[in-house]
Order: sequence, then C-alpha cells, then structure tokens
Amino acid sequence: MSSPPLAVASLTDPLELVAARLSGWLSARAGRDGVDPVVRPSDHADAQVNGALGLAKELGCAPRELAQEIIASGLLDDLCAEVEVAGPGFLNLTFANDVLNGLLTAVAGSERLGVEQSASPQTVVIDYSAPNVAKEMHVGHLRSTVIGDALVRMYESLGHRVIRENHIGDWGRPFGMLIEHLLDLGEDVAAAGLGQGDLDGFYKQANAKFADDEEFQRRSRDRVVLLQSGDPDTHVLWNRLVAMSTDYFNEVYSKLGVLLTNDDLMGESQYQPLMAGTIERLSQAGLMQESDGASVVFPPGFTNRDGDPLPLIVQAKTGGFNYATSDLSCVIDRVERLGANLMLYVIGAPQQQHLEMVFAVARMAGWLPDNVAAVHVAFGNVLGEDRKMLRSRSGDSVKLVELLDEAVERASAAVNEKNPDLSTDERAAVARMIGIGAVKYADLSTDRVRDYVFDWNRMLAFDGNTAPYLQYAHARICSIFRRAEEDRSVDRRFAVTETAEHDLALKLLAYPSAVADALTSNSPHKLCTYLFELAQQFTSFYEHCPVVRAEDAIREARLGLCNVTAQTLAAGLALLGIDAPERM
RNA sequence: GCCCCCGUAGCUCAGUGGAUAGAGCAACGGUUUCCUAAACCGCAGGUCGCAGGUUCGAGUCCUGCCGGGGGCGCCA
Repeated sequence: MSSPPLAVASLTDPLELVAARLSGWLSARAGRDGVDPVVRPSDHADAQVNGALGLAKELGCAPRELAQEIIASGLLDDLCAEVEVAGPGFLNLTFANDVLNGLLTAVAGSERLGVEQSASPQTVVIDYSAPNVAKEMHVGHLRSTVIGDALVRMYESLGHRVIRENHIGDWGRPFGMLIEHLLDLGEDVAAAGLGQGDLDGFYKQANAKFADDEEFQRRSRDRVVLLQSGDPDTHVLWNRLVAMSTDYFNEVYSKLGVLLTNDDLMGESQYQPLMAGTIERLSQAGLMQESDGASVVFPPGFTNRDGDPLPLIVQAKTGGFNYATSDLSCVIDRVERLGANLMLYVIGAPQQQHLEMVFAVARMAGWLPDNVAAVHVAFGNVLGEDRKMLRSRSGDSVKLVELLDEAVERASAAVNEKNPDLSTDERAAVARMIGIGAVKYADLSTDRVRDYVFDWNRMLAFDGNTAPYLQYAHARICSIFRRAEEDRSVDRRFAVTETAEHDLALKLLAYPSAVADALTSNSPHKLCTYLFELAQQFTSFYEHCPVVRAEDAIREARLGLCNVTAQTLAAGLALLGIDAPERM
C-alpha cells in the first residue's frame, strides 16, 4: 500500500519548521535520504531534537559533537533564541519571540489557522452509524456515529473528498416477520408507534409472536421469499417500514448534531443486486472452493479452533448470500463506482477478524489494489459504573434518545443554576450544546479502541478533560471581548514576551500538527488532548497576564492571543462535531 | 486450544524508541475589594500486570507468562 500522505506538514508550527530544515541537513550529513531529526515538545525547553543520538551511532561519531555540528550549521539561528546541547546529545530549543509573533500573524490571518489543504486530495469513504431498521438506536450506535462524524469533519477540513455511507440494516430474514407484524397492526397504528420512536416495542412484539405462533412463522417465511423475489406489494410495505425508521434515525441525528442525511443511506438492500456478480467474479478468479456444501474462500493466515484454515463463507449451502458476500460487494462498489482511495469502517472491535478476512479476500481478488487502503476504525464498549456493558435499570440496552435527552436535561439544570441571566431561549440552546457536547466529547476523548466508563458527573463537569471545560474557556474569551468592547475580527499586532504568552503561542501554533496526528491515526482523542492542553495553557496565561486592563500595545497583543485561542478552540471543537457557545 | 484487544497514581485517562512517566478527579493546603471562582496555585500520591530479550536508551519494540474482555462455518 503506497498512498500519498493525508496531511501536509504545517508551515506555521515551529517544531515542523525545524524538522523540515534539519531533515535535509542530516540526510546530507548521513549520505542517505529521509533522516528524521526527531523533533519533540520538551519539558526542558520549547522543543528538543533527539535525532543526533541515533545518527551519531550510525556515523560513528560522538552524539554531543554531532549536536554541536547541527548548531554550527546555523540552520536554527533565525528560529531560536537559544539552542543548547544537553545530556548525552539532546538539543534543547527555545524559539525566538519574534518568530512566534510572525507565525501567529500568519495563522491569525487565515480561517484555516495554519491547517494546510492536502496537495493530493483523496476520495475517502467513511462507513459509520449503521443502525438497524425497526430496531432502537442504542449506545452501541453512539460510538460509531460520533467517531465517524468527527472523522468526516476532519478529512473534509483537509480538503479530501469524503463520502459518508450509512450502511443501515434494512435487509435479511427478520424483515418477513417485521412486515407481517406491520400488516397485523395496521399501517396507521404501526406508523404512530414507530413515529414516537417505539422501535424496540415493535421489534420485540414481532419477535415474541414469531417465537410462539406457528402460523405467524409460516407467513413470515413466505413474506421473506416475496420480498426477495421482488413482489411489488411487499416492497411497498418494506419501503414504508424503512422510511418510518429512517425518519426516526434522522430525528436522533438531528438531536446529536451529526451530518448524516438520507443522501448517505446505503443499506444492505442496495448490495443485493450486486451479490451474484461478486460470486461470479470470485469464481472466475479461481478463488472459490466448496466446503460442507457452502461456497467459501480461504484467505491465508486465518485458522479456526481446530487449527484448520478458516473460510470466509460467501454462499451458504442453501444458496443464500450473507454479510460476507454483502461486504465484498460493498468493497467493489466503493472502489469501482465511488473511486475510493481510502475506506474507513467505523465498526466495533469484535468485527475485526471478519473485516480482515473480507479485506484479505478482496485483495486476493484484485478488488483492493495497492493504492487503496481499507481500515477498520475499531472501538470498544460503553461501560456502566459497574464496568459492564452499559444497561438500563431493566437490563435492556439504553435508548440513545433517552440518553441524549437526559444529557440536555442535566446540562439545563446546571446552566439554570449558574447563569440565570440568559434568556429562556438562549439557556435552552446552550444546554443543548453543553449536554450533547459532553456526551460526544466523553466518547471521543479517550483512545477509541478501549472501553470507556459512562459517567454523567464526570462528562458534565466543568473541570477536567470535558466538553464543558473547553466550551467554558471559549465562552470566557468571548466575554473578554464583550467586556473590552472590542471587535474580535480586527487584525492585531502580536508581541509575545511573558512566559505564559510564549507557551500559549507555541501551543496555538501546534494546532495543525494536532489535527494531522488525529487524522493519520483516525484518533479524535488526540485532538481532544490537544484542545484540553490549549485550554489549560490559556487559563494559565489568563491568570498571569491581565488583558482588558493592560496598556495599549500589550492589551492589543493579548487580545490577539485571546482571539486566536477562541478561534482554535471553536475550530477544534467543530472538527469533533461540538458547538462552542459564546456565553454560558 | 488458537487468534485479536486491553492492563500506567485510590478513581478516570494521556503518553510520537529519548532526559526525573504526566493530566484531571477525589484528598489535603491556599487564592475572590482583581477581565466569568463554571477558574487558578501548591502539596502529596507509581514494582508503567510479571519475567526475559533487542537497544547507547523501553511504559513504548520482540518472546513467554498472569489477569480482564472479545472472536473462532453457513445471523448481521
């Protein structure tokens, strides 16, 4: 796999400027390409260069001497106020304030805050959310939806062409039973119930009937056959059922504030017409084998519990297709019709082996050429305080809408208590931003592959790594401008002098790198960590450096820092799909 | 049995092969005639699950164990 880089090096992050310069010099010194100077943030200075240690060994010289050579090259002279060799051969860098001022000016002058558009935009297909028709959306869908949505926003911000794919479960055996239940209830009754979001009730009733009513079972099975054979009346009913569900999904999406619309729907059913062709192509490629009556492909490297090769079953012995067939058809569709260069599957971790097998078979068949990457963006479970899968008191999975409503309710109570001056409308709007933001941020702010513990008090706290804390920092800055009676959009002359200003400037300039790091690993939590550190850096600055009551030039310069901080917080939160209120 | 993921402070979590492993909660002690105290500062708190190995250098890479979770043929 050789894809062009998804993110471009920042032209405004001083660490990256250093890395770019030293990489060339060190490569020439070593006589080979691509030497990484290993420039990192440092506890001992603004940044440290570690590359001399590794390269000195390769070149057979003393690390400290090589570090001295780097200094002597003069390459860092115009960037750094101070450069010193430390320890076994580290290079500690302190950037010059006027360099930071210049870079800040460049950043403040652009909407993009230093984030470069990709020079080679990719077509990125992101598969996420994927609820099931006639089934409730629960916390399991929360993660896929929220993580996928953040990734969509991040890739789009770098100029990539993003295609959202909501692979809803709208096909399969249960639909015979669901359609029969729809008929039994009468469409109006069913529509009323489903319209109110009682999807679980509908599904469970149908399931219960199926369990102990033989006649219903027979009708259901017949109905599946009718559905699959394209019977027009059955399809009308099926369409109704799907539409009722997608209307409901859209309500949840609207509540959550994600980008998905009906245009992004690409359910299981869409791939049905393609599956026979998929089987045919596998067969012609000579990959198909028969095993216990089923048609299978054996991708190398997978074994079952007996140590035997593990097949990917693409056609059951009954002749029916399954999700492997569907997922393979899906790969073909995304590569050949949509022109995908990168496909992200935002799906729970348990699907890992299945997806690996699908990707492996697709590569064997030539459907995934080397310039197309398929990535499983896996995530862990949402746990309750008992550290087990989050469940409601009755033991059912928690309905997503109820969770979101409770979040807004809790945020509303906090806002009412802490800022009663806001108008009723504004309070409601702010409560929504805080409540939904808190839920999303809690989901996004830890490494996605791990499970996380769902805790109302923690996610809604105004302290710590939470959405409300970041939103508060942003609102506070907006408040400064109101108090100062200053326009935020005015260009200001930066004049970093104090340590707190210097450190804040450095953090602000690291934003593009934070976005790039989050994007290349598909890990929104890296952006969260950055934003939290930025907010902390800002409050520290704000404690030490008076803004509104400072003298003219200093006041202007500090207002400039405040403004870029607010812009960066808002932009970063926006990439996560979280709103930043101007007051709260 | 085989495979995958996780294991870092009392709790929740960061940590790109680099220096004395960092935050936030909670605890303790401070800071409000002062721009939003919804905040800030300080103080504590660690056998990075265990044992080997690679490396000038390992929380990070490799191997083997231990503990937790998940997956392993015709559901999606």
